[in-house]
Amino acid sequence: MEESKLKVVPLGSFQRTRYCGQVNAEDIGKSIRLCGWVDSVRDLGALLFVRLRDREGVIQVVFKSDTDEDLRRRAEGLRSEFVIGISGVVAARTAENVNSQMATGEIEVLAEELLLLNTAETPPFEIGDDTTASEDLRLKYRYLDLRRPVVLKNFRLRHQLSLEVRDYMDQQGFFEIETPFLTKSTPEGARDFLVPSRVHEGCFYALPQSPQIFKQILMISGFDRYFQIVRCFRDEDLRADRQPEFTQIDIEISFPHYDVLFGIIEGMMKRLFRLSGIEVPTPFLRLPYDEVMERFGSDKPDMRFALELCELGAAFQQTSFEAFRRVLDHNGRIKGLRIPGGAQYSRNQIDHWTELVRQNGASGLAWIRSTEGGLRSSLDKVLRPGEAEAVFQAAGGTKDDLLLMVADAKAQKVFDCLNALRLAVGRKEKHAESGRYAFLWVVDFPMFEYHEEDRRFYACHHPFTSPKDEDVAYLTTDPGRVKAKAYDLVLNGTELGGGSIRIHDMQIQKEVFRSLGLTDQETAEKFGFFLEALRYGTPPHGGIALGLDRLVMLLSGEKSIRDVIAFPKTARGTCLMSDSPSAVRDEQLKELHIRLDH
RNA sequence: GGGGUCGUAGUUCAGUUGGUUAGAACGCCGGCCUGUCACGCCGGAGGUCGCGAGUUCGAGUCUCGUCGGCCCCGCCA
Repeated sequence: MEESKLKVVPLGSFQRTRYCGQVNAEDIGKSIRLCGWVDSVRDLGALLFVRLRDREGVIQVVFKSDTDEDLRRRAEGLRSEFVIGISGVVAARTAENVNSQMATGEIEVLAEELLLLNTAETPPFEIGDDTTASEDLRLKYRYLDLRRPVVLKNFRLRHQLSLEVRDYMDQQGFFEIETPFLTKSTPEGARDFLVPSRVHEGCFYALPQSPQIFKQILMISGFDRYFQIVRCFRDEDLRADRQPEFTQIDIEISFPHYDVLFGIIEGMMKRLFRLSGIEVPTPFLRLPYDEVMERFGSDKPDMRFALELCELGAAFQQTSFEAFRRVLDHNGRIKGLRIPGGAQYSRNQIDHWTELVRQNGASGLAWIRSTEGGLRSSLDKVLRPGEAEAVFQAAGGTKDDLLLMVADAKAQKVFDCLNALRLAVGRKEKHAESGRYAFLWVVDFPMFEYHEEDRRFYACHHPFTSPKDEDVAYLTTDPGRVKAKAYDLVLNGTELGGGSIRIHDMQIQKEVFRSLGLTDQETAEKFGFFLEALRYGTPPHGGIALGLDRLVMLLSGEKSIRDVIAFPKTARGTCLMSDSPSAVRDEQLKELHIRLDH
């Protein structure tokens, strides 16, 4: 029976006429040809069903003994993930055989010809939306993982978003310009990935952390409006929303105005979200940095819920409670988080929250709870009569509320703790449900941040960020109080992007470098070409960069950007599929003038 | 660099106080089956318990080290 053996054949002139997922009831009676992967085989004997899968969907193909016994027998040789071509006729299923779970469930294809184009090993995990395989296994066999429709759909969305960005930016008058990947290492900022030069012994290129300087130079060139969907590289430790290489929608405009720039971004978000059927109201809320820190304890607050921090320093001003007394004496802060109706939370729950704030560096978590018999507090033994009532009132506490309090000499620690609590409570009370999108512009960031260890200031954004006009005078006298024309776009507690109006005045740029403690010689070495460019008629300019991976992640409801990057790295920066990074041959190192230290 | 958590069949997991031959489900292989769609029924194969030491008469189980996945802190202009 040579005929009935299933053997791999060349594709030859066979061409599909359709994608599996695009066949529908209108095609009933038509002859079609399909190509795809065997999703599953259900062999009932004289009747055999194959689920055939391609990029666009799945369809059922039927092989019957009483139609073509030889063909049906050959189909018995089919296994999962074999690659096949099918010719057949589209047929309606009888009413009782309709599968309402399937997009193509009303129809099936009666096979007339079967081409085995390739066989496949049994995959290490089942390829389906409900696979139970662990993430490391999926990453090792990423090509199989990407066959799963739920995974694929993220990349379809990502493609559509990129396309929409390009179309929108074109309409807004932007040019997409490519900038170098082999570029110059610059001080400050993240750690650079370095690329050794073969031609120039001992010299290195750096992969760009962002195209920052190049896009500013394009403004000096008069390009007026630039954008790029561009890969960026930062050699820092990874997180669920951080990869060593990631993609930004990078934007720069000349003669910028907040309203113009923000309007461009808001318009873009409107269009991108519309692709997913989501209407985004604009303009987005704008709040200054100082205010969001005081109200939410974070510079990227999740605005889907209204819980806010309250100020308790004044209410504890006269306290005799030693720990709080000390904090106030050292110019520290005492702030609280009032949870309406939170009195019902158990001691056990509060213990969990105490652990949470300890992890964030606080020495403890104090609380006041409203009960039937009056207020109860963790500080009952140490507060003066009436003090708890006064504090609770200062927090706006009413019946059945719970007030959580953190005190520390360092304001940042208080903010960190209460932000962590706020997010934990928000999650617990399901305020942050999916399907809701709350945008926020955080503006007026501080210009500099003091680094205790290095005993110097660092730029909060980057050293080309313009100070606010009214703060220029403090650049050299009191850098800590200078606010910058810098802003972040925050969505649901994730920093989606950030940018600034840049410095176009050489004099101010020099003062900023001086505030950062950089000598003229250092700045000349590192930024010389850029500083020179600034002299040749630099227009006022500014821009922003948005994280495309994070945007796709939020829109697809994924918890990690790994799910929206085709070939992502693990938490330790390796690729489980290609096994990179890896050692290289000695000759390669020699050519690069590199000797290893082992 | 630090903290947490996980690692047992191809996969996901169970495995009691340290004790006989390490189990289940799914998958895989073979057989039967004309309407399946998580097909069903019968049978079968499949294990370096991540790796290495140690304790013990005896280790999947206890100890130490190490490697790897994930989450968090630091870091990320």
